[in-house]
Amino acid sequence: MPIDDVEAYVESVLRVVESIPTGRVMAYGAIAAIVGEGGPRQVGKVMADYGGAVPWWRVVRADGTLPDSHRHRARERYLAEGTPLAGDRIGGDLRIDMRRAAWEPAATA
DNA sequence: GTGCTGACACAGG
DNA sequence: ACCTGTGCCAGCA
Repeated sequence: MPIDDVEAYVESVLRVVESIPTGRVMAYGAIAAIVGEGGPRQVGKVMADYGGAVPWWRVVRADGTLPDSHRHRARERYLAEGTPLAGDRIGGDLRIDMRRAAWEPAATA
C-alpha cells in the first residue's frame, strides 16, 4: 500500500513507537504492519528523520539486532530498562531476546 | 525512464 | 551462528 499522506504516516509510526512499553521492543516490519502502509524501510526512513522525538532504541530489526550506529548508545538504555537481552550476559555484541522482548500493541491506531 | 540508496526482511549456503 | 544475495517500498539524482 503506497503512502498517500506522509504526515499522517509519520504520526502513525511515531504513535506506535511511543506505545512501546518500557523494557519491550518492536521490529520495523511489525510497526509497518500495524500502521498498515509502506514497509519496514519506510519506518526506518521515518525514524531516521523524526526518531529523535521518540524512544528509538525500542525499535529494532526483526532478528533482534540493531543498526551499528545505535547499538552502542542503546546498550545503556536496555540495561536501565531491563530489556530482555539474548545470552543474558551482554558480551561484545548487543542483541535483543525477541522471544521475550517482542511487543504487540493492542490497537492499530 | 533508469539506477542507486537506505535506522529492513527473508531465504540459502 | 555468520555471511551473501534477492526482494521490498519510497525518495532522489
